[in-house]
Amino acid sequence: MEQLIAYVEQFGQLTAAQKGLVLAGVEEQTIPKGNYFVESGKISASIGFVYDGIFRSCYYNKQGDSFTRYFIYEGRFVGDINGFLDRTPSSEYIEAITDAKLWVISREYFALLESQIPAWAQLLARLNSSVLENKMRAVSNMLTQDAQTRYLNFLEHYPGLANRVPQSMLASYLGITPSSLSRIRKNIT
Amino acid sequence: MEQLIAYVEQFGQLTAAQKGLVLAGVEEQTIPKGNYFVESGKISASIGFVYDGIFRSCYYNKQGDSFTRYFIYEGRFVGDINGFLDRTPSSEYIEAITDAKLWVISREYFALLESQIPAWAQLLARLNSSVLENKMRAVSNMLTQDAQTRYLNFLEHYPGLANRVPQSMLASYLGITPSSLSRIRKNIT
DNA sequence: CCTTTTTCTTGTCAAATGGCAATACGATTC
DNA sequence: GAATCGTATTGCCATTTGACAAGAAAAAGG
Repeated sequence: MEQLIAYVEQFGQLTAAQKGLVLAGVEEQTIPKGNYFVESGKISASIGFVYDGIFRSCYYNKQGDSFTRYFIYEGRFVGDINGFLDRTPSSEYIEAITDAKLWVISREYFALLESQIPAWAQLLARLNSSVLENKMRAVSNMLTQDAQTRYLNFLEHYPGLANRVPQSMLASYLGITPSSLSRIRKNIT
Repeated sequence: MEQLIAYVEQFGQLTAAQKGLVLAGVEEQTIPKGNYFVESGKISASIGFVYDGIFRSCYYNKQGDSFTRYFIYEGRFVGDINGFLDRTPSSEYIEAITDAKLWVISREYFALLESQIPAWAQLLARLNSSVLENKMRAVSNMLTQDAQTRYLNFLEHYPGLANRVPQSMLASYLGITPSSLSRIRKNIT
């Protein structure tokens, strides 16, 4: 679980006691492939830190087609942080696309951390906005690139991930059709 | 300045005294068209609330071409909130694309607000992450739409804005060339 | 091991978009 | 009002990408 602490500490220092407090509230959870950790319309009761497996954040159109907004892999937080904190329903789905294992923290324990660790709320705000800003920049950059460039950047930015996610999901993340992705892959080999 | 207060109060209630305190720290600033409110590499000393004019957040590639990430218009905050709070340099530019008028609050006064208004930091965190999430969702949706759909959605979502920004900037926001935008406009008239 | 199902690849064609250059339009300046 | 400058439009053609359908490969299930 040092990964979790190391990740959190990118956004603010914690004392040894505080780290212990955080870890004391962590519980393990397993999610089978195809299940959701967050569902649109529901209020999240916990957020998780992925230590094995891959998730994706996605949405559906009226025809039921799904589109991937981003992937969440080992060493990252997964969940609807804002809805989790404010008890508001999520507007998106987060789906396990492999069997996955998480360390989760409940909302109740989060409240405890907030009361015991003065800098906790600020740390979390920083973490959250850093993550959101990076996602936003990544997608925004993609908009001005052609499909092959987007794919190459994905390979570079997330080494190994392309081989662990279904190509249809990667395609919808890149904003192209599975056929196009297949042709691009063929091309650059 | 009631707009500013009304906007802020979407993310948390303030007492009359607290509103007064916020307003007491506001100063007016004018930025001529073509100038920057935020520059990449520099640390912002203030954030602003636009009450007249339009800004855009943009970045440049090695060839010097500029790309628009989003527009900021009347009734919205403008600035590099995270860099502003943490004294870290911005990674993007924010340019006035018309003559613009702002109400700005300095970092020093922000610190005062934080100390005087217990919920200020939380309110700000909510505001920030709501804004970021919306931007992120907007761009992410665009990635799976064709150019015309993106333009129509823009018209619907930001009525009137299309006529107030140069088409080259709107085109780069939409991820298309100015020629394509011109053809789309011709088509749907 | 074979069947079934899902995912991925490939072919063909049409549609969308970009690149480039010429022209038209509009605003400014003199 | 003429000249100038920046911006927007348009034409032409090449390229990219999508749609659809068929086939191949891989995974899942008995």
